[in-house]
Amino acid sequence: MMKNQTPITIGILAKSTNVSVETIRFYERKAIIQQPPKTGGFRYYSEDDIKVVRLVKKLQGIGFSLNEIKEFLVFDSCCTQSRQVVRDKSQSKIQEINQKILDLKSALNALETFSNACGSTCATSNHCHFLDCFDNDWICCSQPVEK
Amino acid sequence: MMKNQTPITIGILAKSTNVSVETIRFYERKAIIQQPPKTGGFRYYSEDDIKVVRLVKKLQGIGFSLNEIKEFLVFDSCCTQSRQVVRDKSQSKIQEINQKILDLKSALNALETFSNACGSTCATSNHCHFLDCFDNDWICCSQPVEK
DNA sequence: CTTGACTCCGTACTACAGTACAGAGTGTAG
DNA sequence: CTACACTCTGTACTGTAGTACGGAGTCAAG
Repeated sequence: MMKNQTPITIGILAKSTNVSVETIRFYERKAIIQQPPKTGGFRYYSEDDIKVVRLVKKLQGIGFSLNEIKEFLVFDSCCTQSRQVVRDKSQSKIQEINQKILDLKSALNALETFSNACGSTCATSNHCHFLDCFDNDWICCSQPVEK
Repeated sequence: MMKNQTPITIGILAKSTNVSVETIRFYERKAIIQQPPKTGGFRYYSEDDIKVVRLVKKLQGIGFSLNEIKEFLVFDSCCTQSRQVVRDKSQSKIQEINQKILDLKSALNALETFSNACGSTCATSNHCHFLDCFDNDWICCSQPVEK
C-alpha cells in the first residue's frame, strides 16, 4: 500500500472520479461535498473525498437526485451521531429503494412486452402500429387488431 | 363545428391523458406530437392523438427521454424495417434497467447491514463509515450478509 | 526567475421537462 | 347578444444538473 505523496488537488480528484473540475466545485456549492482545507487558496482533498464523489456518482446512477444524495451522506458518520436518527433515515431510504426497485421491475416488464410485441411476429401484417400495441396491453402484430 | 361526437379540443385531450394543456402544446413545439388540423385557430385532435400522448407518458415512465420517444414515434409502424431499431433500443434500455436494479439491490443490502450495525454492534467502534461500505462492495460494519 | 500548467471565483450559459402567465380571440349556452 | 369558459400565441420562469469562460492568482520544473 502506497501512501499518497502527491497532494490531491481538484484536478486529481476530478480525474480519479471521472467528473469535471467544474462539477466538483458545483457539488461544493450545493453542499453535496464539504469544502476541503485550502492552502494558498487551493483545495486539497483527502482519499475519503474520492470515495465521497464516487459514492455520489454511484447513487446518482441508481436514480437518486443530488438532494437525496445529500441526505444520504449524513450516514457517513453513523457512530458519531444519534443512532436512532440514522436508523430511522436508513429505514425510510430502504422503503424508498424498495419502491424504486418495484417501479423499475414494472418498467422492465412493460419494456420487454413492448420489445417482443414489436419484434418478429408482425412481418406479415401492415396495420400494426405502436399505438395499437399500447392500447391492446402491448399485444399486437401476432393477432390482427380488428377495429 | 359539430361532428358525430364531441370534438377533442386541447382541453379534452389534456384531461383524457392526464397531462396539462401547456404540456400538450409543449410536446407540439418539440415535435413529439404533430400539429393537428385547426379550425378558427383551435386545435382539433383525433382518437389516435390520445393514444399518442398516452404512449408518450408510458414510454417516459419506462425511462425514455422525450428525444428518444420522438425517435420511436417517427416510425409509428413496427412492421417496417425500423422495428429492428426499436427492438435494439428497447434491449439496451432493458440492460440499463437491469443494471440499475442490481445496483439498487446492493445498495439496499448495504443500507440494511448498515442500519443494523448502527443500531447495535458498531456502537463502540469508530471505523464504521458508509463510504467504506461502498468501497467494500457495500459490505460494512459487520459480517457479510447472506441472502 | 520564467514559463506553463493548474486553480481561483464569479457569472453566464446549456439541456431537459415542463409551468405560468398576459392579452387577445373563439365557441356556445342562455 | 352577452357572458363565460375555453383556446390562442408568445414569452418568461422554474428546477435539476451541470458546462464554459474570463481574468487573475498559484505551483513547480527548468
